[in-house]
Amino acid sequence: MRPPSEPLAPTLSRTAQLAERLGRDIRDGKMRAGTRLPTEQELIARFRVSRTVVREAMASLRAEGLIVSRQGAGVFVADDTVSRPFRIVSDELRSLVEVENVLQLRLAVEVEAAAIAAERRSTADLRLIRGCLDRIDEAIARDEAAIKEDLAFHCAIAEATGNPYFERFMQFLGPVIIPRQTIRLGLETAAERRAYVGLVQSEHRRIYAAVRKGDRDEAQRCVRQHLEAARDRYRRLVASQSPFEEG
Amino acid sequence: MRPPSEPLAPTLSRTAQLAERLGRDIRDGKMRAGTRLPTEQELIARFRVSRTVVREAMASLRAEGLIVSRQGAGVFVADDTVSRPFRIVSDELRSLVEVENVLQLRLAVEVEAAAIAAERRSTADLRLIRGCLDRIDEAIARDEAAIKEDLAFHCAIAEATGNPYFERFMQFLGPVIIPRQTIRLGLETAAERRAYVGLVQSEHRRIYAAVRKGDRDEAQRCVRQHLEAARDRYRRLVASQSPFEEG
DNA sequence: AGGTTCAACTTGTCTTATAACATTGTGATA
DNA sequence: TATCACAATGTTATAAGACAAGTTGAACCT
Repeated sequence: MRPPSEPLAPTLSRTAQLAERLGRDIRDGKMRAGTRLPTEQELIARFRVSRTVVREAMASLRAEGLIVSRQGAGVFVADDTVSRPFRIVSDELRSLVEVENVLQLRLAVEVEAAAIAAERRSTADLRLIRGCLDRIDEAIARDEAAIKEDLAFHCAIAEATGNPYFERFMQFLGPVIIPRQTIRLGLETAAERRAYVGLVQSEHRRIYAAVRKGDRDEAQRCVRQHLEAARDRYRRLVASQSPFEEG
Repeated sequence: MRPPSEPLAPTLSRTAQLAERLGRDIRDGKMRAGTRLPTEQELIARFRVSRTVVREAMASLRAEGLIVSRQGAGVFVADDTVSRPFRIVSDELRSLVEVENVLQLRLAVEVEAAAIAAERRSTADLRLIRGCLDRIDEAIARDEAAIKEDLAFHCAIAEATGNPYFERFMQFLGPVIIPRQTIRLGLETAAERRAYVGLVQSEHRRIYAAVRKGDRDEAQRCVRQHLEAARDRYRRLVASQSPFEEG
């Protein structure tokens, strides 16, 4: 009886370890842009690994844009003016702490987004946000977990800032946090789930009211309270479930 | 040492070609999440390349989070929970509005980061931040613009949160905002630049003091004031310069 | 039927060899 | 002297083969 999800072996491959190590050195700025990395042979000798491992680690770093290699000349630290993408790999989120860290970053962005939205929201924005609330209500009526509708609400707030980067950031974060939300599905009874989502929805309504009122500080307080409550709920649910079932 | 002006070889390596090909297939959704990729031997036969090339291409895709491999079982398309990376292309930032939008997102993250840092900073963190301030002072003494040192200070605050995502976000934002900072160099006289950077530095000191005190709200206020002042300074400088010179 | 063992398969790592390319120094030549 | 051709050397790119470690499923036994 094997769950189709791979348990992701706790031991990192040598390739991954070496890539991690070298990547950190570069990111930390220990090697300036244009600096030549040690040759393959030197890395083989220094880290006691095979050439395969060295080359695959290099391939990883090259894919990340951290290095460029020139046949015959060597491997060089890439020019740091090329903006490296911000990326959150879901493999990183196996521990509760990591999930909370991401949620904390999300809170930072959403708290400010709500404040800006309260200042700048148009009536069209309000209508959109209101529509999201309605769709959550409908999902609740259908006894669903309303996970996507929930995210849509938060994205609508971000959109109301008029700053596309807030919206893009929330949409970027969506796929990262949604899998964690499936924990809602673990709630035993439909009534329980209903109560859970209903509580969340009441918090959403307070946020909406503050944004509509144009009350900057109130909007910030509500979002902070909402996301901290979400964090606490997540903690409790993880604690109550078997650690083996944890997402 | 040679200036790192790589002409970017027109011929892509076989590894790059294969990674490109497979990566596109996955991104286009031709293979659903969880699907098993062909085995190394099959890829070797199909594309007439060596195992080295196949494995390095796989290493690239793994680094991008597109695939996960399990020793003995095979290589699988990663579930789409690995979000598309968040990326800000410098080309987007040609208008003042765009720069301000990015700065606003940065402000959101930094304001919260300062608050968390005020709560959690260790003495080691404080020492690091303090060191950043000193390096800025030294740069000022050398009549430099202290652009990198400035960024390092902000990254140090983010690092003091203990939340690696804040630090990563700031490091991600660094290359995006640094080119805009070169406007500092446009200041006419050294004395002018000195006054500019000195003003910035006094704001940095207030942030540092608040974090050291552990005053959450004060830290937030100082960072917000600092970044809003930075925005205003940027506006004025852009306005005073010829639009053709605008970064 | 249920559990065990084992053989085949797959990825991870190591090793060696060769090709392609870059860099540098040497020396011939004008 | 200055410049170009070219060989020597070092580096990455690619190939090929071997073994280790892990997975899977089917044959086998009780």
